[in-house]
Parts: sequence; C-alpha cells; structure tokens
Amino acid sequence: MEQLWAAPTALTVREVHEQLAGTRELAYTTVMTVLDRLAKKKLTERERDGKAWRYRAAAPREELAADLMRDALDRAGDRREALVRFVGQVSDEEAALLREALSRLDSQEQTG
Amino acid sequence: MEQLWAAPTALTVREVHEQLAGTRELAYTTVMTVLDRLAKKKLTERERDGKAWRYRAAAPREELAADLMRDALDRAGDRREALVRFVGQVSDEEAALLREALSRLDSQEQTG
DNA sequence: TAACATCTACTACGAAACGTCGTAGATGGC
DNA sequence: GCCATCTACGACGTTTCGTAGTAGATGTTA
Repeated sequence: MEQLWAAPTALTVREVHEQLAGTRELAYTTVMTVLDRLAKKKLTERERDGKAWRYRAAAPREELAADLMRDALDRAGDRREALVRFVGQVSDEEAALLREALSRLDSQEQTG
Repeated sequence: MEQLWAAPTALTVREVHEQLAGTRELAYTTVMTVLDRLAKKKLTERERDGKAWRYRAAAPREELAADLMRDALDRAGDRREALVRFVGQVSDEEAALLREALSRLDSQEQTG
C-alpha cells in the first residue's frame, strides 16, 4: 500500500493508480482515498497541479522507521534496559551499522 | 492499560482490578477481558491458581520496546539509512547508552 | 456554450482491533 | 445445598483500514 516511497517524485492519483495496475486491481477512487488518508496522517504531502493533487511521501521510509523506533523507545520505561535488549536482538551486521552511525554522529558533533 | 509491568509477580484478575481501582473505575470483567486478550496475543502468560488464573507479563516492557524497535527497523528498506536517522534523532544521553550497550555486546561476544 | 473527460469530496461498508461491560455457568467453601 | 467467586463467551460502540461508488466541480474541445 505504501509504494509511494518507490517513486522518486510527487505523483498524481492517476499515476499511482497506473503504476499499481500491474500488481493489483484497485479502483481509482481507492487509491485516492488511501492517498488522502495518508495525507491526513501527515505521511504524505500534496500540492496542486492543475485540478489534480500531486502526492509525495512526507519523509523517506527510513525516516518513518526511525520515528517508529523512537516511539517504541519512548514507551520503554527504562531506556537503558530497552537499548541493551535492542542491541542484543540485532544482527552482527546491524550492530556494525549502529556503531558506524554513532561514530558518524561523533564527527558531526565535533564539526558542527 | 498495561500496568501489569508495574507489578513484580503474577497477579489474579482480582488483584489487578483492585490495584487499578484507585486510578480508574473499571468493571471486573473489563480487566478480565483485557488480560485474556493480552494472553491471546502472547503478551501475558497465565497459570492456574485454584480456580483463578494468575497473569504475568510475558516479557518486561523493555523487551517489548526492543521488539517494536526491531519491527520498525525491519520495515525500513535501507537499514543503514534508518539506523543513521534513528541515531540522529536520539538524545546525547541515549546515544551514550547505545554506545554502552554496544560495548557490552563486544565483551559478551569475546567471553561467550 | 454545450458535451465530455477528469478529478476531487464525501459517503459507505465490511473486517479487525480495542475499550468497555453483562450474562450464564462452573467451581469451591461452609 | 447455598453463596461467593471466577471464567467463558458474547456484545456494543469506536476507530482504523481496504475497498469502492456517487455527485459535483473543473478543464477541454468542438
């Protein structure tokens, strides 16, 4: 349902609909409704283009994932404990990525 | 709704209900239903105690938070990017906790 | 300007989840 | 046997989601 991230630019309902046509048989208005609801939830933004609306993801899906991770962490009670458990669940590869991200953060802080 | 984590041990419906009585006016059966639904979702476990059931959280809330963080990460597409963004959102304190958790992971790997 | 295509706004409907609760029946103590 | 207690199951309103139809506005074109 959220293959809007796949597209590089803002799309009209029609474009999304056509793009989906290969995969799923959905009514034009279905796509419209979904896009509209996503906009109401601030997950997409829209701008006028003639009489049509052009939709674009409000944030890349990675940002959304990061937000969800934050939300989860915020509901944790003891954040240290939650982070320890999270790190414990993560694959070696992901742990490495995390370290990398953290050190990137370091240099950012020093520079800016 | 999920103040079961607050309690140290397994509780009966009655106990949870009484414990909640100060904060919220809920029918006994409401508490029962909620506990039962949580059990169906494997968020609580229950064991017999006489004719009553005794419920306990299946995992500490920190574990649940960690699980949710994992889920979010899994839906990210580019996990590196998601982790970078997550780390970027996190407070300094949390970043420190993360580093700590990661180094704890290191020593664990060496030892066990 | 009238006819037509296109697009939106609004409404709807079924399914699932959730918060809330009641009734009926099983169980156990006195 | 009677009474309190506890569960099982069903129920109802609300929200979210996937799906779609209808009505009406707008732009195009002859």
